[in-house]
Formats: sequence, C-alpha cells, structure tokens
Amino acid sequence: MPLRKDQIHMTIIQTIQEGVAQAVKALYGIEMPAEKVTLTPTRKEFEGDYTVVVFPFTKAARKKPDQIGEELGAYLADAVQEVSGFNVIKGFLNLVVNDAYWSAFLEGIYQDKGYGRHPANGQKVMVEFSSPNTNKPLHLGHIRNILLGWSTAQILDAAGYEVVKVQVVNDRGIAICKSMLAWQEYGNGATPATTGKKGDHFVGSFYVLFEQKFQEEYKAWQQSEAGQEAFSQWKRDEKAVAKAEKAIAEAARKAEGKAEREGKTFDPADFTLEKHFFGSVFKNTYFNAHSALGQKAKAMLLAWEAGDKEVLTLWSTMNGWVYEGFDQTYAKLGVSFDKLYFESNTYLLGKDAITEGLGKGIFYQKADGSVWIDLTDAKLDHKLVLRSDGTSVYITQDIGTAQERYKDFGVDKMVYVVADEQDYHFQVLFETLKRLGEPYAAGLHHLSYGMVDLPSGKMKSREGTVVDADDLVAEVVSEARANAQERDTLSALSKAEQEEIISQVGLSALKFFIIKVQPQKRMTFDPKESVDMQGQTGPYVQNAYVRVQSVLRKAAGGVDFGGAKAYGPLANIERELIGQLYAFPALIQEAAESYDPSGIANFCYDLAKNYHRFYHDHSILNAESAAAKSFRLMLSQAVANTLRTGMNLLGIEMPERM
RNA sequence: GGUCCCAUAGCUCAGUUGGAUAGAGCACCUGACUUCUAAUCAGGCGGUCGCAGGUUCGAGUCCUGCUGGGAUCACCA
Repeated sequence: MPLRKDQIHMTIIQTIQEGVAQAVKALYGIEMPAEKVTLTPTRKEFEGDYTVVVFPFTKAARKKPDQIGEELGAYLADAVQEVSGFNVIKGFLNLVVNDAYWSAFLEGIYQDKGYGRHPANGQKVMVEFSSPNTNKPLHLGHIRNILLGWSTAQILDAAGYEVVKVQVVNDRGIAICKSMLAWQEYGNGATPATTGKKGDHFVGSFYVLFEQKFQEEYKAWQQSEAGQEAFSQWKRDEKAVAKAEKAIAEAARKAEGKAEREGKTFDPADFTLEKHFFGSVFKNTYFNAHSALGQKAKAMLLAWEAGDKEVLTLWSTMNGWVYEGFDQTYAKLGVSFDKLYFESNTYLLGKDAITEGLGKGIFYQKADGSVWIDLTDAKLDHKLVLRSDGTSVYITQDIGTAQERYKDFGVDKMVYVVADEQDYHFQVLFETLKRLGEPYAAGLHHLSYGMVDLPSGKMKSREGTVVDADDLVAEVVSEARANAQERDTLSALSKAEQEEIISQVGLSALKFFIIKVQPQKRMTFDPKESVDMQGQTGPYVQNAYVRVQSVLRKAAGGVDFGGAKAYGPLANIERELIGQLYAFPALIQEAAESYDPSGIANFCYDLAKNYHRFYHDHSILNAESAAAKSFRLMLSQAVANTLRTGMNLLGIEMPERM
C-alpha cells in the first residue's frame, strides 16, 4: 500500500532519530530528545543514506566512538524496520535505508506533477518587487530585483501562502520632470511611434539629454566668476575643507589601489579639491539655486503638484510611453503583478498615521513644527517623519502605503525586494510600524540584495556602463538561437515553436546565472558567462528534463511503470536521486522561510547533474530487465517533475525538446 | 566617528541545526558519440576557507579583535 505523500516525506529522518534516542537510552541510559540527534546525509564516498554522529555520546557512554557506532548500528538494524544495514567509519555510523522504503516513496510521488508543493496554510503574503522609476528603462539591477521578487513569490506560493505580487511605480518627482522638460525643450514633438523607439528607451533618452545639457551648463558656470567665487568662499571654511581633503585622500587611495590591481592608470588630477567641490559638495546647491535648467525642472514639479493641466497631460503621455515599454520587458521576462501602486497616488499618504502617533506619544514634535521618532533604544537614530512645513518625506509615504496595502488585502506578511543600500531605511520603517501597533508588523521582511557589478567594476549611468535589460535579454536569446542552429535538433518544429524554445533556453541561462547567487551577496555579472549554456547553467538543467521527455516519447506505447516493484537492488546513483527528491519539499519550506531562492537553483543543478550521470551510466529503454526499465522510467518521470517544479519556482520554463 | 553587509581554487559560486579527506562550474590538459539528445559523461590540474585569538571531542560555519571591499547615518527618494 503506497504511503500518503505528506506522511512519507518527513518521516524517515524522524524515524531514525527516534530510533537513536531509544537506542542510547536502552544501551547507555542517555535521555535525549529525538530531534537533537545529529543526522546528516551520508557522504557520497561511503555506503549508506544517513549518518549518525556518535561523538556526543562518548562521554556518557564511556566508550570509544567506533564501539558506540557498532552497538547503535546493530540496535537500529534490528529495531528500525527501514534500516537494512550499517557500517561504522571513524566514529560515524552510516545507515542504509532499505530499497523497499525508497521504492514505495518513489511510487507514491512519481505521478504527482506538483510534488514538493505544500497545501494552503491560510496565510497571505504580499511581495513587492521591481518598483522602477519612470524616467529610464530597466537595467541589470532591476533584473536581479525582478527575478528575486518573482521567484520568492512563487516559492511562497508553493509553501502554501496566498501571494499578492505588487510593485510601486515611482511615477512622480524631479526625475520624470527632467525627462519631460528635455522633451519639451528639445523633442520637437517626437514620439516613440515617429522614432520607432521603445517607449521607456525613448523617455530615457530625454533624461540622459537633460543630464548632458545640465552638465554643459554647470561646467561653463564653474569657470565663471560666480562659480569660482563660490569655490573660494567654500575654501575659507576650514572645517569643511579639512573634511573634504580627508575624503579625497581616502577616495584617491582606493582608486590607486584598484588601478594597481587591475593594471589601469591612476590619475591624481581626478582627485583635486575643486573637482570634489563641484562634483559632490556643491552639485545639489547649484541645481537648486543657480541652474536655469534646474529652475525650470523644479517649476515643472511645482506645476505638477498644483495640478497644472498641461503639465499633467504631458506627464501622463510620457509615463504612458514608459509603461508600454515596461510591459514589453515584463512580458519577455515572464513576470506580472496583481496590483500596481503609483507613487503619484500614495505620496501624500501617511500623514494621518503621524498625527495619530503623535497623539499616542510615539512621535515628538520640535519647535519648528517638524515631527520625529526616537529610535535610539532600538539601536537606531532619531528620524524625521514630517517636515517643518508639514509635508511628507519618503518614510511617511511608506508608512501610509503599508497601511493602504493592509486595507486592500489584509495580508499577514509583506516582503519588500529592495537593494541593500536601503537596509537602514527598512529597519527604521519596520520599527516605526511596530510601534504604531500595525497588525502585520511581525510579518515585515526586507529582502535585501547586493548590487550587481560588471567585471570592469560598478555600473555607472554617467559613464554609460549600465547594462540595459532589453539588450541583455536579446543577447542571451540570440546566443541560444545560434546554439540551436548549430545543433539542429529543432528543425522539425514550426518557426514559432522553435522561437519559443530558443527564448526559454536563452532566458534560463540569464535567470539561472543571477538567481543561483545568494541575495545578500554582491555579484559579478560577466556578460560572457551569462550566455554560457554548458556546465552549471539553466540550459544544463533544462537538458536533463529534455532527456527525460525524449525517453518517454521514445517509450511511447511501451511506458509501463507496473513492474518497478520487482526491481532491485538499487544502484547507488538511483538511491542518491531518490534521496534528493525526498528532500525537495523541506527545501521549498526552507527557501520560503529564509526568502532565498538560491538554494532551489543549486538543488536543481545538483539533481540534474546526478540525473545526467545516471542517464549516462544506465540504459533506461534497453535496461537489463523489464523491472529495471519500469523503475528507471518511474525515477525519470519523478526527476523531470521535480526539475520542472523547481525551475518554475525560479521563473524558468522547461522546453520539451531543445 | 557610529551601524550594517561581504571575504572559500586563477575566475564565478556552493558548502544544511558546528561533523569524516572543504565541493561544483568556467579556464587549461586527457579520454568517451554505430548505442535512450555529446547543451552530456569520465579523468587530471588547482586551497594558509582574508589575518590573529577564543569556545568545542570537532570550526569554512559560533564569539572577540584586526585587515580589505561595499553600503548607510538628508527637512533626497
């Protein structure tokens, strides 16, 4: 009788742990809870499935590890039905689980395409990701964000949560005004349609144009009397200069070290007081107080806030172009959202919460009218939540938006996928929401991730080293196309089917490359490696799945799983594969709890790797017996199901052939 | 100056609650397609797990200090 799935999963490890706890009590009089027994998967080079570490018992038992191992092993082999054998090596007790147990397990799951997924747990979670600004197209950094957000959402779904996927569109502010202004001044009425450009790229080009014009203006001003006067006036502030000199020396030291490591030239002329002053100290002041373009952009922002009709029309037109572009990119990446929050609707939210919190003494007001929260007892700082003129800041908005979302969906948890430069912001936000007594406060999580670097260093928009999302997708897909043409395995299919597969393969290379790295780590993105399709890559995993599909097709009419029971003994690689399948549901749970999809990616790779080896070493359709054939087909089917589920959790689709 | 993140092979990365001789891929070298798809498999080469202490039967993993890299500490978002 096949065991029920949920029964079979979590039990063998627990069964052994119980057995060990019982054994040490009977043999040595040691009382110990079963879950404290250290049980690890047996290393490949030894025989066995699970290993009991016996060192912890040496003291109480007053015996040598090897002897304890022998005694425990004998006890377990006798007392635990599933344990069919054991060996002791250097104080480690390796236990062999009998074939019948594994066969029954496999038979219980191989038909289940959703194997590994958990039943609904009644909880609701919101995942926020992507959240772009509308002034320029998506780039590589957004791709990491989107892939993390999407896969986390899929994983939470598989772990039993009801998931709501949202993004906040940062559609207002000075940035979009810059694009609008540049279009108004230099656009001559051009549109994405008249230029044949994708909408987000079109608008982004005007943002770049604004920055160019601004830089021209600023450079000229720096040489002017007013500019030099500002500089020399600042130089009289000894404290500021001393601080700047320190910062410059530090920056120069780092740049020099870096140049040396990478064999590049180091130019000390880049680290002068004047460059530092105009580059970082004074730039905002210039934009706000001196720049003609800055004045115009700010005037446009004010007009927008005042509801100026003409400005609003231009704003919604240009944002509309951007959304068309974003939608195409999202569609290509295969992601979607359940709800969009627009900053233009939410930027005024949160004030009520501040007023309310002020009444409760959670916030305090300074003489100038500004409102603050004191978080020093939470090892944070004092934080402004309302300006002295009564207007909101970023965090005010986030408080209001969180409340709004809770009203909309009543979620138990909220996950924010945002780069690690905002770690502090989210600490403050979550602590504040906690003090406000929000019902979801315990379920807040910032899925923080490291920046994406290029082999040449940081991406810098000013230096034009930003990797565009659309270009990147096009590149991996065209690489996949070239590979497919060379291999010529798809020629029997229609053009549309071929293109779909090519896109699936190319995207899997890109997605897998990014998602296999743990979120909190900075990662180096080498474009050359990202299009690799051999080795530890998405296509490698897809290929294992495709091999199964091919075998199943070839066995058509002759697929018979019925004889599997009679098969035995299992080969090591077969046991190993089943052991991996066995661990999958718990892995999903773990990935959900840690909000980290990278483990799923590495699992898929390991499973595919073992399957490739199995496939190479053992014939399936021409197996030595009918029983072996049935069993291996069953195993192949189960591996394919698991690979597909696992890769889908990463947002990667599996082709039937490639 | 305060706080946070990161450091494992030439490069990119894994490494379960602390467990055996620290693993993959790429690159480089050698071999395997008459055989279910070679986007594959097998073998070789490659390590002071940043440094120094500490806890432990046992430390890449936990604690402390240091070094290096990154971020952050706005009435910006």
